[in-house]
Amino acid sequence: MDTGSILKLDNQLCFAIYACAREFTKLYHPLLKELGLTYTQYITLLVLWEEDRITVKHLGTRLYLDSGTLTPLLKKLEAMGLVTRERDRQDERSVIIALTEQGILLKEKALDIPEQLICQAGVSPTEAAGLHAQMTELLKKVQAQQQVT
Amino acid sequence: MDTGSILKLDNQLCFAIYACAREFTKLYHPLLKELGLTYTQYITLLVLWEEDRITVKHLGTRLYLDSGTLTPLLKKLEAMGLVTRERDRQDERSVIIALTEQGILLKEKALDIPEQLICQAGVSPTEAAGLHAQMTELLKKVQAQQQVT
DNA sequence: CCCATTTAGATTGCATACAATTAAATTTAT
DNA sequence: ATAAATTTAATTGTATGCAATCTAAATGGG
Repeated sequence: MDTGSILKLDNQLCFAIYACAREFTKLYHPLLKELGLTYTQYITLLVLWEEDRITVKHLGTRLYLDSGTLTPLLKKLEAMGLVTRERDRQDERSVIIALTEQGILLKEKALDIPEQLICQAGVSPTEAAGLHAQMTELLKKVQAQQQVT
Repeated sequence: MDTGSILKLDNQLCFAIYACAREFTKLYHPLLKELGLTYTQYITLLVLWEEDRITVKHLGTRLYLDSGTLTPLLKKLEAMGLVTRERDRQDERSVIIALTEQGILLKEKALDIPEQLICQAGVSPTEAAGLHAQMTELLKKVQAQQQVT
């Protein structure tokens, strides 16, 4: 890559990732609309369907999101009747998020989504798995650099 | 991958991409702050440094963004004195974005950024190139699916 | 025990993103 | 030519994201 092309948009890995993330989110949109969820609400529930009754802090660690994003989002999910928010008795600083009956039931409707999505994107399972491994590794690397400087 | 793990967050390619995009943007933040730019403003200028005097439509095609995002962003860049916005005389529907003298000069300060970023992320050039090619291919595929359904 | 430090959430302010709609200009079909 | 369809931006409304700050609670060293 010559010096003149360093700043070219189409040579930038970060941009490809950034644009891809948004295009993927748009692909999710019609599927999630049927469940009445946004993408961020959906991934929040993905975590809760794996491990229920967790703190906002832990949710943030899993999702790479902070309380500035999560607090309003969780209040929304609470208003929708999908989760409850309650202070931890053991540590009053923490807030514990738990699924409601309705939140648990919604999982059934969501089971088809990953399959449908991958099919729509037209990626082979092998390709998806390889890319997933690489992206996860890159994610760890980039995150590890956040506090170094 | 068994049935039970389909909905697991850490098995989702889209989430890895989405989280990676955000972590990358955070890594850019201190570097771009010195230029007084946000990431989206930065990539908009990347396009203009490649091809000046283009329409909002073309900018949107390059960046995968629509006028809902670009119009306020371009007004901001205009207020910062980096670009001008004027209707196309040949086609009054279009608005042509052009760099100002100041906008052109900013390119010099931005030249180091891609290098610094890649170094910070700790990715080898080979690895970055391979991943970039795969992500670009995936981006095209996902985008191509947007109007199919 | 007590004060300084740390930690967890909430809040504020700013900047995206994007769906949906609107308005104006251009193109197309008849 | 002219009405209908299409195209381009702008606007509106909703939902993130995140830096920076604030508050309350817990922790830890002296």
